[in-house]
Amino acid sequence: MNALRKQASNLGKQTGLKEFTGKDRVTDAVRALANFYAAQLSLCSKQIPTSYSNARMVHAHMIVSGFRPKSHILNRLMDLYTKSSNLPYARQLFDEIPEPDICARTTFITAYSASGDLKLAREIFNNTPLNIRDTVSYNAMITGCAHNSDGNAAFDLFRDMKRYNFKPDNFTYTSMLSALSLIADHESHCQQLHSEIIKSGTGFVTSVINALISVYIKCASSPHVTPSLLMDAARKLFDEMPHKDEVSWTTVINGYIRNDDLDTASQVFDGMNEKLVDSWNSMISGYTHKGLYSKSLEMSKKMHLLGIKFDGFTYTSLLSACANSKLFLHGKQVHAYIIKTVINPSRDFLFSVNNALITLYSKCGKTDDARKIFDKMPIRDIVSWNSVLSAYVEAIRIEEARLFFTKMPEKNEISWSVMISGFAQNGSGEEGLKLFNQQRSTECQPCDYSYAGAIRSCSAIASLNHGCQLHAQLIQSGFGSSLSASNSLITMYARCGVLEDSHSVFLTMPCLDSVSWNAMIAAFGQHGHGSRAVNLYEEMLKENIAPDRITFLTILSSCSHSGLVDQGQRYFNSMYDTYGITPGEDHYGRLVDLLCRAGKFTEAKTVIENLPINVGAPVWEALLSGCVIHGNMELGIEAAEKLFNLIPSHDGPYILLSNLYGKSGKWTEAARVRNMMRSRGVKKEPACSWIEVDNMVHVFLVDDTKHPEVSEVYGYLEELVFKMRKLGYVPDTKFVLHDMENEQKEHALSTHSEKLAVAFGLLKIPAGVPIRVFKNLRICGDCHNAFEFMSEVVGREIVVRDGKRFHHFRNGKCSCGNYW
DNA sequence: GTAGGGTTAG
Repeated sequence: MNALRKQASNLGKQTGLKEFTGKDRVTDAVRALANFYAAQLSLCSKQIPTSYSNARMVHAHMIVSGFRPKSHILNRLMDLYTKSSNLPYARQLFDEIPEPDICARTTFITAYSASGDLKLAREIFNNTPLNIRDTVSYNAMITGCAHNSDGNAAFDLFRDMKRYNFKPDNFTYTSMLSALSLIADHESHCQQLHSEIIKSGTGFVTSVINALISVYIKCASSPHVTPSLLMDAARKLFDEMPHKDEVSWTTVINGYIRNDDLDTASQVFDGMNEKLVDSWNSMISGYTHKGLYSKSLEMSKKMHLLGIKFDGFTYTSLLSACANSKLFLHGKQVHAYIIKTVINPSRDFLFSVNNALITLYSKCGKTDDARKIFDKMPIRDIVSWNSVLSAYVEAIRIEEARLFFTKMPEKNEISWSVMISGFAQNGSGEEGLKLFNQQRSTECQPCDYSYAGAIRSCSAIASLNHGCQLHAQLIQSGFGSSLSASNSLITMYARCGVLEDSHSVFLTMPCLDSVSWNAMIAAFGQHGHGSRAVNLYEEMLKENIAPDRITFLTILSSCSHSGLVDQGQRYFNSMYDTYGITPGEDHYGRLVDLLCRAGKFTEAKTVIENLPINVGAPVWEALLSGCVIHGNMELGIEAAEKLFNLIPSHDGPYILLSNLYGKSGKWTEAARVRNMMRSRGVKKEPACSWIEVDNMVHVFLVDDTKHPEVSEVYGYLEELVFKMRKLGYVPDTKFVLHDMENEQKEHALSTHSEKLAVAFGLLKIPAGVPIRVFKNLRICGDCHNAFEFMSEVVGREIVVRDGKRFHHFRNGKCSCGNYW
């Protein structure tokens, strides 16, 4: 005791606090010490960057001084440890208490389950002798189970406590009601619990009614009930409540928002006499959630004008609205305001608001700024990590994403799915599938988003085999009706050439979103089924699904590839006039493509001259490829020059321009362009390309035999020429080889390209086995003709992948109709 | 020492 008194006195001298000095009575010294520690710990919770290590020091100090903390000190320490993810220290803290009373136990049960370690919480609870248990500790344990999604355990505990004669109280019932939605057949259990509550006499307690309302609203979202009936039941409870508190109001408001009834939500909100932050937050987050971003900004402005102080939830929802609507400047203003006004934010606040800031910067394309926010955060949670990961993925900085992913201290299903999708989006299908398999060997099993990523990986490499397997596994895992996975299946089947399978996925989906419609329209378009694409688009409009930017890109391509010029133009005009979407350079590119393919160069030029934005690469590229199709030399050269400046490292413009020259028989110029491409070090130069003019097939090769791809092609070519001649195909065709090293040198040798040759090789596949050609080279007009010819000669269907597009050749005709 | 609503990552 003397030591303790000395301790307090020393601390007093050190800190200069009077209350620690000159006290004679031991109890005062103990109390003073307790106060000192409490003050120190509350200081820790304000010093964000070092809170945990300081807490640790204070804790160590207590141990050395022999001080036995009471529950309020314990709570502060627990709070610091659990919030800084230092559960082991919390555990140590608990173990240091010689005989923890029921209050200490309850504190720890609550803390452990709040930090997600239900097992530890349960261990403490189970080790608590029955004679010291009470209703409160049962309540804490039940809440823990409910928060960690173990509804059945909560019900077991509930039965248990009644068996041992612990009387459930209003806390018990509120927790039980929140556990209700986690168990099967919760509608009938709800009835049972409701009557039990009434019998128990807690039926008039506000918190219990709040929980009941919440349960009825949750039930209203179940697929097999009539939502309006349950919403009415919830509303009746609400209307008849003797005393409504903040939670009652927000529960009902959020309930209406959840059931897409924003008008009623807003009416309830307006009916509130005193609107506090929470109810404003409900409205703001509701509008943000439903995509009505301008409404949430409007709400926040009103709130600000009324002088209601924003809290963490307000900022988070508001920033999310800015991020989703790409209102970067507004978001930045909010950020500045936070920096200016928030002096002493709690840690929870820092997590969510900073995470929302990361997302704001990331979605507005400021990836490095997003990373800076992350780096500045004193402590981060899994959401912070995932936000930065998806920032890299969204910016297609896949190597940084990969590195970041490996550095993550923990990964959840979102981390995995983001990384898998990142690979798929980057075209690294093999890597995506590899990672998916890796995830399967972890404890964190794939969710439907991971499946969607893996399926998209299959699309990237056109692997129908893996795609089908994943489809089967998806159904097995119970994710068969997942929206995102089904959407990716539509695209996967279409890109792998089986349009009808893609269509049947679309037709059997329980619900569709705009992505589903876009994917199916694109599938039809890519297969050359322009009219089916257009019909589906019209159907989408009839279903009152608003088309978005992607829809327009898709439908414009479909029209372009099927020669539906007028219709395409009409759709383009409706984009802004009817739907208020400002066309981007991609959309103008599609419009120019639509016109040029149809040979309408005058109209295309008019469009370009009157463009409200800078004429970008997509527009010039569309113009150039149109010029190649129609042999428009003058315009083509102009477009190519622009492209060389805009995208100097791309090979496309060079190849298109040399083909354009070749089409007019200007072989010297054609070869010059190819040499130019090489001397500028443009990558992806193909080993071989070709063009046919007046029964003459001109083949360009990188060099004669040095390139492995070329020598392989030669073999096919010789065989192909021989067979084709034998079959009587274009007997007058002369074959001219343009060697890059010695231009104009003629070889009476070869015919079409590698793709054609490979296709021919595949024709050796036995009858009955479908022929599919997966090559990532663009198909050209003459190649197309040859495939048509071959399908007739061999009497079989040949499916050829052309980038994202598929051609089905059958009986001398192609599914794409008048594509070429 | 225990509760009910509202947040951020795909």
